[in-house]
Amino acid sequence: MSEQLELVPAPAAPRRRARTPASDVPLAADEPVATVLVDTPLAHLDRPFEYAVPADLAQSARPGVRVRVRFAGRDHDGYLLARTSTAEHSGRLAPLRTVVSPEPVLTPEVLAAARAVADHYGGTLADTVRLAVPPRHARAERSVPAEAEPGGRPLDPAPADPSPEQVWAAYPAGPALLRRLRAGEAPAASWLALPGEPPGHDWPQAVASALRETVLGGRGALVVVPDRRDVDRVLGTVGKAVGEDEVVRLTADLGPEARYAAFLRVLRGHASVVVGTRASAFAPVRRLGLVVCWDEADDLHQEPRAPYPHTREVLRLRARSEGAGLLLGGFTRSVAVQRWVQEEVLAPVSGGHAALRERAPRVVVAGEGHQEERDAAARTARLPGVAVRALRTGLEHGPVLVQVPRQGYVLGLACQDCRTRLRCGVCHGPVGAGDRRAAASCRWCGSELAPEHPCEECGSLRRRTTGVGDRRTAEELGRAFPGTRVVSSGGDHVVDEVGDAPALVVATPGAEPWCAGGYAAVVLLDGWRLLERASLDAAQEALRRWCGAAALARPVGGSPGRRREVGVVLCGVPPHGSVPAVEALVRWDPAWLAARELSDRAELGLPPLVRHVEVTGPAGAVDQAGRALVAAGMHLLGTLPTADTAPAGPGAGPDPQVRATLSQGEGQAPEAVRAVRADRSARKTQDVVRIRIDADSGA
DNA sequence: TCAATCCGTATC
DNA sequence: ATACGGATTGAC
Repeated sequence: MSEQLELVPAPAAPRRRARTPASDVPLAADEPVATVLVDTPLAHLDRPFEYAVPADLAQSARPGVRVRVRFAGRDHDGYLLARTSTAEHSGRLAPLRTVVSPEPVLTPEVLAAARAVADHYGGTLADTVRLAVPPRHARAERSVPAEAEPGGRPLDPAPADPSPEQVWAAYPAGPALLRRLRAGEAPAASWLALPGEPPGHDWPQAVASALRETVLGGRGALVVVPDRRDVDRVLGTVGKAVGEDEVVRLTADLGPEARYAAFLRVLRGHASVVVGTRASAFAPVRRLGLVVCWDEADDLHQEPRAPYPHTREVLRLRARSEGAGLLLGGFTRSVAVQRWVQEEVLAPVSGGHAALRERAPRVVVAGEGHQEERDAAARTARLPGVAVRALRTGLEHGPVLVQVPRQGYVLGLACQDCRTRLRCGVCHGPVGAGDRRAAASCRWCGSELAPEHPCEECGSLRRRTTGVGDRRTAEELGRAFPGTRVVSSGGDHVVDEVGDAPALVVATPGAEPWCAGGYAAVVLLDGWRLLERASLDAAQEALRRWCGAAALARPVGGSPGRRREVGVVLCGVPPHGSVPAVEALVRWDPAWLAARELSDRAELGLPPLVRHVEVTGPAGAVDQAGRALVAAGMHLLGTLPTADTAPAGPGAGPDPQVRATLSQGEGQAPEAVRAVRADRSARKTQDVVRIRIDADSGA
């Protein structure tokens, strides 16, 4: 090690070195070379570098530990990936400066997953590992007990109540799924959860049952849900199923110390089951046997930091590389998952006919079926009579839920006659208008919609312009139900749960309070507002939100008397025969809508069959990056100004913020993106553009 | 002829 | 990024 081959003639005089030469430090006798992943944001340096291991670090410098190294003249953090006896690098190796902590926080399994995720999104390994390993907290390292003995604790064999078999009995494919999880196999499934949620048979119970079988089979598991409320809801049920001590909660809102402590409990083998939000998808669960993503179509599963991975993708890659089972669940199914189902990557697990008939809520579309409400006026009334009657009747039996879409979506444009959303004539992207007077244009390529552009569905030339402001919901409801207790949930006032006492619960989508006994009626207002969002996913997302609320309705079950009284009323949409999302809700057939969407998109060459890349930032930089991607084989759909978040520093940015959308042409999207990122970081200064693959940029 | 500066490139 | 080497330019 003391001498290296010199490829160029040595300088006449030995150069004096400003810093300590490596040869001064005695090196580790065994495997004196360390491969290190240096934590740098520079994309073109996205590869491991080798360092010499000083003798005094020989023991602590083990794979997976955090280290500090000198890199490009500065100290950097990094992870030790491997120890070897000889170096690939021909030059002199700098020594490791320190081992930050002997804790091997980056396990081989997580490293492999991070690599796969980075490759999939054309991102850097360093960025991805930053998402996977929480920041160190020294006190937490001291407070968590040392490594658990490898033997593991036997799970208490007491029979679960209800048994996993009972919970999954309503799903024809359920028993096989449980058996395979117990047997250590790796089933992969798209699970369409049944609504209705009778106590003991709701989705958290189903998740808990699957986890129990996995743990009984001697393996660990991971559950990723969209938000903190869902974590709380799942945690109790899962704790009962597998033992409180086996479960750990892993969410960002714990704060640095508690979060790192929870991470260490998993890493050191004290807990075998993790329940958390998207950041927990990389948790170092030992002998990973099952990964679950609940409500996989919720965009909270989309990570907002580079390389912007989606939970369902992270879990799919992890399950594959670690041989674990994969369960992607929800009341609805995303188009991405539908594709995997059709490609037989995932097996469909859905309720049987009988269970569906029993548990699917009865959905009424306001404006149908009642003679006096067939006319257009009734359809556009915000609170139609049929909804008022359902609420009034429901309030005699318990709480009722009214879902009101939030304001402020970028509205799209729809056909006046059948209300199908209009698509761009050039690239089939979603069409929208900032306000009623603005010309309608494509959200992707910017093309203005021709005035005579006919509806693809019915050929009509008439368009529905939307954007009517309203804040009258609470007022109207208050007038309609004087003296009733009103609970409002949404925005920064989210209510977690309501009791069984009658109350009028008004909530925005996703903020519906959980109600143990189920709501006696559910009314979905202003359906058009969801349907007409200028997003590729508008129909899917509308159904997801409706189903999320409708699933909270009290099951009407076998009692024929009550069947007529209660259920779900969808308001503000055209008759369901012409709107797929409405039809899917009425029939409770989310797979049908997903399949329909997927085949539409296949025909039009849209995601997920074609990958999209979105570049945002100052116009000049975006233009440059866009051209590089085009040179790499991608197809530029268009570049648009982004109205939002114009920071416009004090005279700093003459360049307006824009967003370019590209689709995958010939080349491979991740490779093109990786190359462009590397190129930009190699010479350009601060990388202000954001490049995302597979983002639904709609709104 | 030497030093100050620019530019390109590697970063272990 | 930033540190370094080699090339370039400018003044003695």
